[in-house]
Amino acid sequence: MFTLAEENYLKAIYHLEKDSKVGVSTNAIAVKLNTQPSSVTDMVQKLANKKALSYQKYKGSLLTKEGKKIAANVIRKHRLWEVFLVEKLKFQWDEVHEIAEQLEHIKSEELIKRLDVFLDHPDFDPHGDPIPDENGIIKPTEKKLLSELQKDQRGICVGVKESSTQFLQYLDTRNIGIGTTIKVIDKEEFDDSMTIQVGETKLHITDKIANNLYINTH
Amino acid sequence: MFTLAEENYLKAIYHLEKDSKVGVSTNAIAVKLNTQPSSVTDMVQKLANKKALSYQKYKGSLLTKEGKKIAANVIRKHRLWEVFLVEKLKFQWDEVHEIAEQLEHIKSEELIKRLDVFLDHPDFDPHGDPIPDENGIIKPTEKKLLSELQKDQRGICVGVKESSTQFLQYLDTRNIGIGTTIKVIDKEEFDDSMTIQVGETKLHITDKIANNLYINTH
DNA sequence: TTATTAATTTAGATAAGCCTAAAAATAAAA
DNA sequence: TTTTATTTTTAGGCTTATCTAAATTAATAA
Repeated sequence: MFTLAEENYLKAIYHLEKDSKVGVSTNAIAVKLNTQPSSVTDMVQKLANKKALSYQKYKGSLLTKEGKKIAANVIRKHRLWEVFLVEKLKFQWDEVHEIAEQLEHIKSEELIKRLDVFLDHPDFDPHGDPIPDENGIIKPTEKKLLSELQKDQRGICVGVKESSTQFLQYLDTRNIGIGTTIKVIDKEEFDDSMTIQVGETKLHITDKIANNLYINTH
Repeated sequence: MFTLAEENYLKAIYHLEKDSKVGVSTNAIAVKLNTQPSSVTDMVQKLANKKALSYQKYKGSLLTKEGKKIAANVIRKHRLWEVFLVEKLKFQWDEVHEIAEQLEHIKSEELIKRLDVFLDHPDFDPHGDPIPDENGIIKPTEKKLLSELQKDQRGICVGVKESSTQFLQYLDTRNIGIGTTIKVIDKEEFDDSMTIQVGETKLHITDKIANNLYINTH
């Protein structure tokens, strides 16, 4: 069993490993977690004893398979709760992080299993980040322009290419934002326009729109 | 702000106060929380400093208005989460306590406000216990036989008078159990039978059934 | 009313998770 | 390559929430 503090360290290191193949530095962890480097040294030594990571003095830390699994599971819980908060409780996508930081530490496998079912097995959280599966596997995602999607393909909006006020307003009035799931209903070869599904409503959009929306897909 | 441990002490004392108008004994708290009396002494002294309770050496503890409010709020969160777990995630009513013990300490007023709305302002938890309102007020409840309810009145099933296997099976096949909300749709003067609503379905029951079900109402 | 028992408090320790300050090791610059 | 700067670790403390053991107070029984 891992404590709340330990889980937070594992999660931080998991995120930091992505940007570097070498050991994650003690300082980097301290910055990420807003603690002192000396506190980090203490903790990584403890986590090394618990076989959650490998640590060599002055060489940094790297998660073990076990450590990665635990971290991915915490991230899974975090992101599932974020989906719950936005989809069910109608929070804005930028209001949920702090609450999910707490909820991610609730201990019950069964709870998360059922939450996942309740939310209909979402693939992405409201920020467009992928949700690891029960084994901690994150399906590789591709960031594409909406225009590159095929018919019947779906993905989640993760950003815009052009960010003019006009364009953002266009999206706003149509309830498209970060985290919105978009499905391609139909594509028109002739003018590259497409019909998409956003929530319950269908929408016809021009190629200009489709060329300026970034979509995450599996 | 109160820590998780402090909240648990306040909750325990809140429950213990009910059964005694005098100060709650240190030992009673220790038993309830499964700790040593010496630990309790430490904690109640700390909580007395924080004005959450009044404490006199060897005389026990009594919650202040402030302490009661905090305790009631924790209980409110606990019971709302229990409703969520049973109604939305389809847990059994007897599986949810442990998880709710964790969820009750999540800190966010807004979260609970929205959860309450999402659950449609439930009055009782799945065990039939009343849910305090935002101010910590518990509306006084009455335990009646179902047969005593008026037309259009609703309540929650909290127990049975007769507990024969036959009767319990009758209830089971009709999805009536502890925590089930029951609404009286119609009463027939002639034979004292009634039509009730259980979930989505309407049901016609005889006076014998109505005379053996205990219902909590406001 | 005194002796005994039970409840409660105090004193001193421990583990987790953090801190500051000083020492040691590594990396960067001259 | 030596010096300087940066990073990391060690050492020693602090707080929270526990514990055990001993001391004290209150309650009960003789």
